[in-house]
Formats: sequence, structure tokens, C-alpha cells
Amino acid sequence: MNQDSILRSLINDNLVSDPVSARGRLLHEAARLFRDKGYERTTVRDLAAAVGIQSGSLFHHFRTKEAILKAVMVETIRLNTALMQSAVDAAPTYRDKLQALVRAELESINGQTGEAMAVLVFEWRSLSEASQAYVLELRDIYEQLWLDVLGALRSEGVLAAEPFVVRRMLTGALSWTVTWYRPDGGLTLDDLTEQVVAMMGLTAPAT
Amino acid sequence: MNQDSILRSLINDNLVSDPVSARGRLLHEAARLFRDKGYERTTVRDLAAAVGIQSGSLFHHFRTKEAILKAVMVETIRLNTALMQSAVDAAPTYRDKLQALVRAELESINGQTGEAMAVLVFEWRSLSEASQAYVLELRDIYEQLWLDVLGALRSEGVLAAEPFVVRRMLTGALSWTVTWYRPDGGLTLDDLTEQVVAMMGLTAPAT
DNA sequence: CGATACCAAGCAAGCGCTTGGTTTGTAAAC
DNA sequence: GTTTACAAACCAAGCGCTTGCTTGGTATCG
Repeated sequence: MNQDSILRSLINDNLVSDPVSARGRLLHEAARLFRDKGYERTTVRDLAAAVGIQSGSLFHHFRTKEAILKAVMVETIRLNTALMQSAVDAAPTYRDKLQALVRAELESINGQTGEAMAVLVFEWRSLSEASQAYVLELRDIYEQLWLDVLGALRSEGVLAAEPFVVRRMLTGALSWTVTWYRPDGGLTLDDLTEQVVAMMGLTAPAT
Repeated sequence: MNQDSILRSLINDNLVSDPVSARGRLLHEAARLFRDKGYERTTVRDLAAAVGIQSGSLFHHFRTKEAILKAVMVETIRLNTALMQSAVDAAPTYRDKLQALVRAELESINGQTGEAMAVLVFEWRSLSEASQAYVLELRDIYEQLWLDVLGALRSEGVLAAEPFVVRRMLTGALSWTVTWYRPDGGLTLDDLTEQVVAMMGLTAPAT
């Protein structure tokens, strides 16, 4: 399963919006605006203008402004969980699985879904508590993928720290790349992935 | 120099506000509110109420609401740069210096100045561009402390990744602890520091 | 014909900030 | 040791503007 077919499958199941549809384009523009200006500083008039409609017409698609933020987050998590699962399944060893997860998350954060991922990190508090609880449930599935792989590496004696601590450190470290990493800066995503693995003392296994 | 005498010295030089003064108390409450609700969702009425004055009276102390945010950030960086410098100076080896830096930053993020540090991370975009440029200058001094230590460790062959990448990863990882670490959760700051160093493959040096 | 997608206009509430005037603290002048 | 002077700190009121959202009506299309 490549990235495109995963996306298409989710669209068919109505779990994420087609980027071509009106709703999908709105969510994409919303993610960009929320990342650039922040949720609060983005007005419904900004959102409407970005897709070329009147501000009032937004409320035909979403009940409230917050529902737009929630949709951005929910769909992003759904897509990325599927991508991570696929990355883990494809890798043979646990060391490879970890590298694949790191690589996949870096791609989520710095690639096409980067705007939405940044929103997920930085606009968390703008969600109502009810929405936070819902999104949190989705994220638990996602996190378990990481913990399983890190737990196996710990058992193998390759990892010297606690899996749940390592995962949280990696969450921060990888999310933060959105604030400084630029793909045109002489450092590819593969380079970056290698640096992360090297930093953890997990260089290529002895042969 | 202990933490308290460093703080006092900065107060005397007028680089940070005395926490007892009206201005100092306002900045402290502002940091707490900005972290809890976000800068945009915190109103000048909230800020004024937190220190027991009328909203209009705020503008006797600060020209704009944004000036309050800027002051929170500037004073926090000044204090933490001094604390970091002191931590580095006190440690004998470079490995110890790194551990001291990690420990000091974890303390900044999760200790007394934690609210302000969280603001520094999550409310960056709420600063005007002019203020951002000013704060960025201050932060460069701070960052150089890290790069020097990491560079030395790299030369020693203890560190397998690029210093500037490692620093940015650590920035993300350590900042992120503010979202999950709770001192009463059975994990002390010393434990956490050790986990970070262990995760980097820098366990206690061979004797 | 009926549902879907939209527009034009505007309302009520909340926002940052200003204004004119009063209290409070301090210190020199007498 | 009281009086005078004055700035700093604060209040009460509210202005002008923007905000999220509503309303009533009109195209568009299967």
C-alpha cells in the first residue's frame, strides 16, 4: 500500500475528506491559516475568503468555527495513523520499524500534511474539552504503534531508556522540526531520520 | 552562585522584575494565564482581575497587551541564560556540562519559570515581528552555550550526530515535557535527566 | 420540485485601548 | 511638623471596532 492508495481508501470510507471537494479544500486552507496565524487570529472571514465564499456560507458546511479546527485534527490523525501502521508493517526488524516510524512522522510533519500536523501540536488548547477528549482517543491508537516497537527494542537491549519516556521525547523532538527544518536547506528527510537514529546511539546494526 | 543569588543580581541590574513588585506580579500572572488559556483568549480584563485592578489601569504599566507578552518572554530568557551559564561553568567535563544543561532546562520548563517557558514556546507567533527579532537575538546567546558543549562532545567522538541537529531535537524534546511531565508522577527531574542522557547513548563514562 | 450551496446584510457581544478625573506615596519648602 | 507640590498608581465609563454567528432570500442542479 502506497501513500496514495491509503488516502483513497480512507476517503472511500468517509474517514477523511477528498481534497478536491469543497469541504476538503476548506479544511486544507484552514490548516494553512491556523498554522500561519493561529486559530484565534484566523477569522471566519479569512477562512471564507480563502475558498472564495462569504463568511456566513461557512456555517452551511460546519456548525461552528471550532468544528473546523476539530475536523482538521481528526482527519489528520486518521490519515497519519494509517500511514504509520503501513510503515511499521512494511519494515522487517524492530530497528527498521523504528526508523520507518521516525521517517513517516517526519514526513507527516514536514510534507503535505505538515500544516495540519502543526495545528495539531500548537492549537491543541483551542479545542473545546469535549473535542480534546475525542481526539485524544484517536491518538492513543497511534501512540501504541510506537510503544510496541520501542518496547521490543528495549527487550533486545538496544534501547537504554524507558519506552514511554523515549516516545514522548521523540514526539517533542520530531514535532519541533516544523519550526526549523526546511527541505531545501541541504538536509534531506532521510538525512534527518539518520541523525535521529544516530543520536539515539542506534547506528546501523553490527554485521 | 545559586539560583536565588543569580535572580537577585538580575533584579538589581534591572534586567528582570522583582516578583514582589506590581510589575513582577503582573508578569507572573500573565505567564500563567497565557499558558492556561493562550495569549489571544486571555483578555486585558482577565489580566487586570488577576492582580486586582481595573483593565484600563494595565495601560499605565504597559503600553499594549503585546508588550506584556514580550516582557514575559524577554525576562524569562534573561533569567534562564544566566542559569544555564552558571550550570555550564560549574560542571567539570563536557559530559557533565551537557547533563547540567539538560537538568537546568528541564528545571526551567517544569519548575518556577515553567509557565513563562511554555509561553515562550507556544505563543511565539503572537509576538509582533519586531519583538520576535529582539527575542531571537537574546536566544542566540543562550543557544551558543549548548552548541559549544555539543561540539566538544562531537569532537570527543561521544556524540554520533550533528550538534545543531541534536540541539534542535533536544529543544523540542525538553520543551514538550511541559505537556506531560508531572513531578508527582513517580519520576523525578533527576530521573528524567538520566533518561535523556541514556537515550542518547551517553551513559556514565567507562572508568 | 426539493435539496444543496451560496449571498447580502446585520446583530449582539466582546475586544483592546482611551479618557478625564481621583487617590496615594514621597519629599522638599516653609 | 505641617504644608505644598507633583508624579505615580489607579478607577469609572465608554468608544470604536471586530468577532462568531444568524437570518431571509436566491441561484443551481439532479
